[in-house]
Amino acid sequence: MFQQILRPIQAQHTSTSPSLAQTMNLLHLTTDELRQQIEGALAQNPALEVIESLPHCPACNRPVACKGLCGVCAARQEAQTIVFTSPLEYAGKSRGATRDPYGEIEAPEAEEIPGLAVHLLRQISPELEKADRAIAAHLLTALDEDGLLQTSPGEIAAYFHIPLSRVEAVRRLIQRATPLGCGSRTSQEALLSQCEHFSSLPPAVTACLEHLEWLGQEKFAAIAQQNGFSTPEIESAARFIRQNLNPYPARAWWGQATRQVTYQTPDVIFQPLERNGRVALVVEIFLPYAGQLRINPLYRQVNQDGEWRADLEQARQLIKSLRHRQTAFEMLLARLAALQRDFILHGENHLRPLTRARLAEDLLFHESTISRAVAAKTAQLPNGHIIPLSRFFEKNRSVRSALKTLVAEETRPLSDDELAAALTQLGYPVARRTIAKYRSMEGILPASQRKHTTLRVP
DNA sequence: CTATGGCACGGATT
DNA sequence: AATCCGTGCCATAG
Repeated sequence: MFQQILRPIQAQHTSTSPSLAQTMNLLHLTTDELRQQIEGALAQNPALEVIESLPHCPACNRPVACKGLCGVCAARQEAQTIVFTSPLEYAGKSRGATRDPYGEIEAPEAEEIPGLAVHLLRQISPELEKADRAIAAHLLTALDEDGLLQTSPGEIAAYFHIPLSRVEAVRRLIQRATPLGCGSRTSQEALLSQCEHFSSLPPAVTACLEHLEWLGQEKFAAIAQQNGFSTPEIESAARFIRQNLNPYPARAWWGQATRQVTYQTPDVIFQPLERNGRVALVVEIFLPYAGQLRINPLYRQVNQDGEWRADLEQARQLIKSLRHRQTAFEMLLARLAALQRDFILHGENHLRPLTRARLAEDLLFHESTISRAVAAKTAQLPNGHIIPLSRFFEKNRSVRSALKTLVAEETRPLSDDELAAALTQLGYPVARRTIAKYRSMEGILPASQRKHTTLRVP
């Protein structure tokens, strides 16, 4: 306790971290970034201290940032939408754990979440010769966000003046680590290397992989003919590939045009909570720190002393901005949850068009405030997907999903013009050219190549 | 001739 | 001020 205040105050520390000086607006930071900032501040500013204990929800004993019931318990009582805040450490434990808000949260390991390269390196390092470390590092930094290798192994071999086989050996190691197939040069190679991990494969799989072009276009008959398989065999192989293999190893969900990587903690979690027929939406926001941040009371008493005044001011400022960030964020999410309730609970097609400006008007915030708050933050939906908050504002998303279902249910391949007409009919007036764009975004092939495969049975 | 993708422009959004 | 998005025009492929 006293060490805090007696700790020698270094003279240099007038030049405290520049980041701290401009903490007026913390809204643009993600929870993780904010945690780092706060840790920095705690280390440098003796006027700040953390009280470890947080208030607990009297009903269920979950830690909550403010007094009162936690969101889950509160939701049991009344409201439709409940926003509450819990500390990040706790968040770490609840991450990936059971979705049942009633149940106790079992805590899986709350380990740090590394980037892709680190993640891979940790796995292969036991098998890696010391001499090959540089090669591995080189390879790993050349991976793109999908986990595919951007440089050719030959170049790397030349760079290190070593035989190609050595580079390839390291590359094999990387391909065998999870996510499987990283470090491949192409999607095809990635798929093939993933195959090695299945003890038995449908026989037609390799044939399919040799004709990725056709596979993408669903020209199953063509592949069948070329390789002496029957079309159903190829179809089942294709299904197997879709379900078990991933052409972009590091991309979490493909098939959707989403590029979300799984190794991240969301800043917010949405959970539905059902109670006698009604569904309340519980919004859990994570606090960046585990305790309550406050100004060291001893400091407050001696604050007349000019020398310490700077620290004190700074600490006050930080706490104030923090509180501001927190309330603003809560208001924002409460509103957002209310407006986009259906989207959160029932998926993409229920996304309502919404602009940041409109939300700003509702909440009497400046619109740039909203922009900052939304940027770079992520939310976890009830279905487990982690999406950027900015998706709540994508006006075209519902049109796109309408388009998807339209194509899925068409009886004959519709041309873009026809699709445009159909969508206009449904209340989405869009130009023909726009359909083309959406199609490519969703990975839907042009009408001419959409052979009508009648596999809609179940 | 029809369907589609590329380029680029203007208006809205951030 | 910078960026994103829908759309029109035109070239090209089938």
